[in-house]
Amino acid sequence: MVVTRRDVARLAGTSEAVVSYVLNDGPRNVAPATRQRIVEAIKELGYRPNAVARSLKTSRTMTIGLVVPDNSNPFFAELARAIEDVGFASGYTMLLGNAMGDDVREAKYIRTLIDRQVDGLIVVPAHGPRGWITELSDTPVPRLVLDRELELPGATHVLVDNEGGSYQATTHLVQHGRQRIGCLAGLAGLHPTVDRVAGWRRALTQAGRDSADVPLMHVPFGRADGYRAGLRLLSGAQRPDALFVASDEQALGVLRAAAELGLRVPDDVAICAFDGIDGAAYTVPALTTMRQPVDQLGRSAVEWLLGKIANPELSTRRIIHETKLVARGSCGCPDPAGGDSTIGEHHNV
Amino acid sequence: MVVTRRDVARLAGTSEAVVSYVLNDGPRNVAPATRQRIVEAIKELGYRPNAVARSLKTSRTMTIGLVVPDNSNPFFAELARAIEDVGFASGYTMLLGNAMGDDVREAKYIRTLIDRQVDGLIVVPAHGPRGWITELSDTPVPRLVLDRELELPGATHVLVDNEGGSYQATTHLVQHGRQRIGCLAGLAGLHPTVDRVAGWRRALTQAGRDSADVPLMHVPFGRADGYRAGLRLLSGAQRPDALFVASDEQALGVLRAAAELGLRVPDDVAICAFDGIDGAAYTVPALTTMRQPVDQLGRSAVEWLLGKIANPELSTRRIIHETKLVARGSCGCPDPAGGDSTIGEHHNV
DNA sequence: GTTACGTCGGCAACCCCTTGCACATCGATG
DNA sequence: CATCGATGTGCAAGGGGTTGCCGACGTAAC
Repeated sequence: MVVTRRDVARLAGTSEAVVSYVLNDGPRNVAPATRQRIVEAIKELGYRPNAVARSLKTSRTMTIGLVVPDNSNPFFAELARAIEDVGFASGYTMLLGNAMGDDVREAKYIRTLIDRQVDGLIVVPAHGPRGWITELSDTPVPRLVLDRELELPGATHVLVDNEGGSYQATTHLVQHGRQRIGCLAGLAGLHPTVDRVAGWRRALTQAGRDSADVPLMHVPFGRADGYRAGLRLLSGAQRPDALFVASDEQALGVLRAAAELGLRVPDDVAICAFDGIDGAAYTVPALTTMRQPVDQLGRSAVEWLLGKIANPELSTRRIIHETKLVARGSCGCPDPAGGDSTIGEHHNV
Repeated sequence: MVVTRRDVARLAGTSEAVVSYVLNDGPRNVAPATRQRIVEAIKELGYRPNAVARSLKTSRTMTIGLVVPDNSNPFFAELARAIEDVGFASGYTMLLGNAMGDDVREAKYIRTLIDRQVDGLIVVPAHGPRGWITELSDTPVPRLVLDRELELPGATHVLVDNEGGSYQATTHLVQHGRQRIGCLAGLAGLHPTVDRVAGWRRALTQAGRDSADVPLMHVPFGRADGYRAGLRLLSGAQRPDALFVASDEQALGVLRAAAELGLRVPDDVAICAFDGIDGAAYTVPALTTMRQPVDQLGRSAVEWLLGKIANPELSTRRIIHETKLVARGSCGCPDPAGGDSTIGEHHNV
């Protein structure tokens, strides 16, 4: 049978309340002898407090909810790990849901997580109608939108400077002397897509080019879509000599497509991507990309959330992180080799 | 303020119990008129039942816990998604923890998840001492070990046939006429490592080779380690002309290392790997690999767990899935191009 | 008119823990 | 010797639900 506090109290010959006092270390002081007896009883019985009961009483679950579009996409997987890691350090556990690009499922998850009384909620919104916004707005759960802006007034956002990063990436291609710099973007309407396209366009304009002369495609952020789009973008007559690709995942697909078309990267087509997932350092050539500070994104998100939990008066914020150009071979920079400092330490035991 | 069942009952002019009956659809029948009033009150107040309170009462949390070594490793990320997906379909939510190769952290997570009264627990054990085994054994939570065997009598395992898969992969390299087939394995002592090395060895023996003549290295399952190991394995004088690599992640690193050393794959060195992550289809050349049926692994695991939850008498099992050779360019087979059927549909919106 | 039964609603116990408050004990103080 | 704090302990009220059981009521059968 399962051991409860009552059993501990009985064995220690005390009342249940005192057991709690010992467990929670105060606010009351317990005589050393009593404490000793209780500690021993706990050990002997192997007692572990029931977190559900505790949560019901304290109205804190020590849980944060995270809803991402798809955890099998490395970018979100890395983000989820970062969040889990920061949360864990503060004693929080993470409930993870994948929206799978399905608005209904996303809404269901958000509702479920709130029903489960998560102390905080982080959402990376999927592309879609987002009917849940209103639902969310009349619940008091501390919440935060990550990676993608939402037309949700009064919501805290943690974002990166998508426009600036894309501008920088595209400008880098310009500096490599590329003439026809196309763009493979994410789904239209999605916030990062809009901003990344804007950055690309601004760079072209500033370089005196017209973005209308050059191909622009919108597909989802995954590898498979990048691959298919790559085949199309790179096989036309007016082939671009460079591409700004809106996600590393897509870029992996484009690299593959280029290879199948017999095109050399970067000679025939240079590529700059966006995200900075770990895998980008391992392609051949390695992928030049605007690195998002994934760990910092996770950290900012969790820290703001914990702050808000501790102090509900904490004001809404918009936290924007900068991205950083990681120049590697795919854009025409020297491909780093032998002890590439961008090849990090991982714990994939 | 937060709405409780009491508010609903008051507004509907009935007792709290009846609200529950309506909410849970039986076992009692409620007069249509009463039901109607309650449903309306619920809607009007926006009432949502508190899942924590319900869990306390029913002793079911509708939550399963998953502990993996590292969610930023694509294999585990895909596994986590598969598990989440199957669980979600049955109304379960997933608490996810990363052990990060740290035995203490792994134990802490397992304890925490049990304290939180998860209905079931899935563990992909990290490499390490596993002090938590004893701890786990005297708790009644349905639990299951995934992907890695544990010397835990009476534990249910969901595994793949590592030995057979590795044998098949290595034999495939033999059939390509490779003479010196080295092995890049995972950390020594880890169960899949042992079996994969055994399969590799058996294939060599059967082909009349001596595995002692050929390099064998043990490193963690990640990209970075694969990269470093690849540099070493492929730069020696007695360079192998093929490698069986124990994980796709490592193989990505090896491909990169080969490129930096100026070696062509598969001409100079052929590669067969293991896991079958999505990313393996996108390298150049694409990676030949023994695909683990990730979705089925997740499905088996969750289904057994749910079965066990429903019926605690359900007996312990050992479920072994087969791996499947996915022949692509890295071993010398034709590199699939244009509409590679192994390039799947993903939802990375 | 009485009995028997079926239907619906409400009381109250319980799930396990936290914590405000009152109480008991004891040594020290006036 | 009575009073007063300081100190340690226990009672009991919740927190928000679920569900067994009993009672009230209405209808049908005798």
